[in-house]
Amino acid sequence: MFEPVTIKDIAKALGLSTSTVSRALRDTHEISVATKKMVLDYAKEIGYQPNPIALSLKERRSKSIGVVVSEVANSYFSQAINGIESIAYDRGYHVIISQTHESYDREVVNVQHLASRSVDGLLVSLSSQTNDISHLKQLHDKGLPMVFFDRVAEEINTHKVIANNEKGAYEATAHLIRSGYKRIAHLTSSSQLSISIERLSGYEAALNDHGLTVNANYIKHCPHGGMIYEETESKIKELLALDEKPDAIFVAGDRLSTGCLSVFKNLNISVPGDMAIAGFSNSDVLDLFNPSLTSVRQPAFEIGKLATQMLIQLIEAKYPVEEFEKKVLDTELFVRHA
Amino acid sequence: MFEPVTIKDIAKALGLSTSTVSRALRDTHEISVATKKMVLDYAKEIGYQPNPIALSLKERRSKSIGVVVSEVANSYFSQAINGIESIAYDRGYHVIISQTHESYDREVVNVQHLASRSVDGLLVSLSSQTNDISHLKQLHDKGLPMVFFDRVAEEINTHKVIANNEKGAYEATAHLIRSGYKRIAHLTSSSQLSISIERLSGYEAALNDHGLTVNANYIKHCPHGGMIYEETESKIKELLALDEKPDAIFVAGDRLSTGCLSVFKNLNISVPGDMAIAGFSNSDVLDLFNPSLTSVRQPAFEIGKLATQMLIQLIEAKYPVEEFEKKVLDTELFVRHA
DNA sequence: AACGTTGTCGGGAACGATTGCACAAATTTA
DNA sequence: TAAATTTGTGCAATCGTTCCCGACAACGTT
Repeated sequence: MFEPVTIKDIAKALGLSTSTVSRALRDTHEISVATKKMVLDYAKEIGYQPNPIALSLKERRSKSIGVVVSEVANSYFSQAINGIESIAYDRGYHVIISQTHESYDREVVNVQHLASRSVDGLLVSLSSQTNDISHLKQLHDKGLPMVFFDRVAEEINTHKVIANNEKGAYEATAHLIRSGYKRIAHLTSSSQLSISIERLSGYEAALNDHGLTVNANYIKHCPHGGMIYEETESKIKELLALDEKPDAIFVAGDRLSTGCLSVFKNLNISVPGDMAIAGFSNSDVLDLFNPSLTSVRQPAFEIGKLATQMLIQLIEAKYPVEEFEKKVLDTELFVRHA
Repeated sequence: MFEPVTIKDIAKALGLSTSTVSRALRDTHEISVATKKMVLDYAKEIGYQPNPIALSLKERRSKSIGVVVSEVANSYFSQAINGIESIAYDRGYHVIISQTHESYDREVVNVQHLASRSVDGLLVSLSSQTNDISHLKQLHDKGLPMVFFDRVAEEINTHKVIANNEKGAYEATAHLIRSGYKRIAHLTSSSQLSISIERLSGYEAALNDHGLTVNANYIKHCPHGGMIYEETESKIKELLALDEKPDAIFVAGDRLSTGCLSVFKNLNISVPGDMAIAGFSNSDVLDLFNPSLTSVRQPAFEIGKLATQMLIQLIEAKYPVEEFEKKVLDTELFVRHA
């Protein structure tokens, strides 16, 4: 069943050699127009489709790029993926998506799998549990083109595309301060993630610039980045148990923001009455949330596009690229129920 | 750059033939333990990774399955994809996801692309704009294993996995009726989609069973399935312009449900005060919606798992399978702000 | 008439891995 | 001791495609 027609079948049927058929199909100049037409017509008639597997073997490239994200069920990533695809398909590249579900082990497995499937390059956003990046460094050292986006590994010298996390965090925190809140906590993902570091930095800068002090007790990390409800809940309860209970929280992640709202709803704590919240999120239904969430939105689609353009540039570079750049795109602050 | 080590390199380095190395790596009994150990050790030392492309060419299968959905940024599909992956990876299959964005043209392109990339089988949920399924029928006739889920093509004789859409729709509509609403409209996707037909049927059955008549003016189709805000808005305005304005709407899709809430919010129409809504949705943050939405939830993860199991069974079948089945899984009704 | 061009085309190796067959050496059996 | 069998390994074909070399016409040039 399912016998695809090959170049050999055409050659045999037409009494030609495979080389001639191949050349005719690729429209080489050294084939007569008559032969060319004959081959093309017959190929179309029997529905010839070139076998990309054979091509990949010969050319040693698969015309596909691997994407490593934590979850596709995350507005930020699904929008970034749309950006990635918009460029990739135009340039003739196939996109293979893999999810880490914020697990380091799954990240390692997925990366190995993609590499062994001969992807021509990798677009990576690290899992929240990833500390050791040797699985990526090893491939990068071997020459596999790689571009990081969102959660980047500073130790690997390659292109990076990120949002201006520090500025976004600054603006969100400053907004809370301007709204009159003084005890602003910070709920974030794993401490080693680049986005966590940058957002924490923006949060601290905003506090400092407005004459508020940074309270270490107000900063809580959720290593699973909001994937586990109980984790988020327990961190929030820790905040609520403090003597000087915070009156607002700046949340540093999409899943974390919605998780946060869920927790407060379940604890019957009124937002923003008892506790104000502002957070990073790319969800497009935030307006429907009760209460709606003041959010920092990242240009996810654009980030995906840019990262892909840079990756393809690396892949198709004639000579090894030595100069790498980090692109930083501005976020947008959406103030809701001001 | 990036020169992967092949079986030949091992053979040359060890003074063996490629066949011996190949057999040693696959742990055949006809290779002496000494040679086997030597090969294995050396392979590990230089980090040998078998080339799956070469394998695919020889075995004429890629150990990968293609998935065709409308959007990954849709809770139902992202959950289904998680179900698909959970089975596929266990069975050694790679998952390639493609999005149609509810466009027929993109569906055709994606399906062709997947087929030419030699996927071993296809998991398909049709786009809302798909009427003609000859692009799939042709591949199916050629012998490409295929399983439909969610939005199925009845004309193609193969396995299908769906939710009990009719029952789910019946329950949601009946719930609205029991809550006292009498003029219940129905907002749904393209009329030709299997899910639209089934949900419409459940809606009508609920009305009939409760002594209400079906009003054709109350049934509105959005061919883009909620992807285009203006389309949803105009359909809702049509409903609002009716002499006997509906007092409730049963919505038949995820994007459509949230789109619906957005429209009412923008029109300053109170839900459920002025208009009650119940709809299909798999979002896990529905509790945070304002107002929260009574929803019909599909077992998306389970549907993905089942469809994948059935597809792999088709792929690995020794003899052509002639008997196909349609699995129907129950939905769950979540009543909110009753 | 001998030679160089040009235009068309075929042969065969290569990409990396598997596998049926052949064949030598080692071992067992008659 | 000769024959038969087992054991371990190599050769070569194969998957579908491209591409480097040549082959061999039909020309035009000296």
